[in-house]
Amino acid sequence: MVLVHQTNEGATAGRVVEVEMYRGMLDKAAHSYKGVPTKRTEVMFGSAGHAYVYFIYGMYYCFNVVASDIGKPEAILIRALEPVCGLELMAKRRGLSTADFSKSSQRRRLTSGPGRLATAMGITKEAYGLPLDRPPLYFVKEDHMIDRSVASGPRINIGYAEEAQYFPWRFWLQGNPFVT
DNA sequence: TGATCGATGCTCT
DNA sequence: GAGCATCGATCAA
Repeated sequence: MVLVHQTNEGATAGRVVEVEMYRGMLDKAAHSYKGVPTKRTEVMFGSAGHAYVYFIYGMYYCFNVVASDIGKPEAILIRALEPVCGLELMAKRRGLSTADFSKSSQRRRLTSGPGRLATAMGITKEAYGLPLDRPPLYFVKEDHMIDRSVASGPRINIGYAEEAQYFPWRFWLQGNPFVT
């Protein structure tokens, strides 16, 4: 899927290439593990297809998609995008120069990483709870179905989660250069 | 290329 | 008051 965000600064879009799943009460790494909604996590207890956005490390937002039934607080963290549209606006938001975007090593710095992609796409707490099937923030299918190989492995930076830290619940498009 | 560390403020206990 | 689903600067090699 391609994530699109329309703002008064302009539009940006990126193809999802890496995600992690957080499985609520089954998963010690999930913010919703305890099964009790808080002001931060309440949207995860609602219906699928809405945005769960949280602020982390005092500086960054992370963008998730609520992914299960009402009362089942599961979500998908989007960890990396491949930039599709609005690269100049992404660079501006990220404080990067567009001078050297012929190199993929420079383009990677736009949207490879959950904090980076939220900044590049202009996603903040204002997007909390938005439905993701309509503007301004929404997913669309790719124009062409492309045969892709999906790899999986442990999630990143959840060492506190005991046995759950080893669950292979991170997924990425094998070989895609925008994966973290 | 990889390891280490500081920034920075919200969230929950 | 402690910890955090991160990132970028810096240093060593």
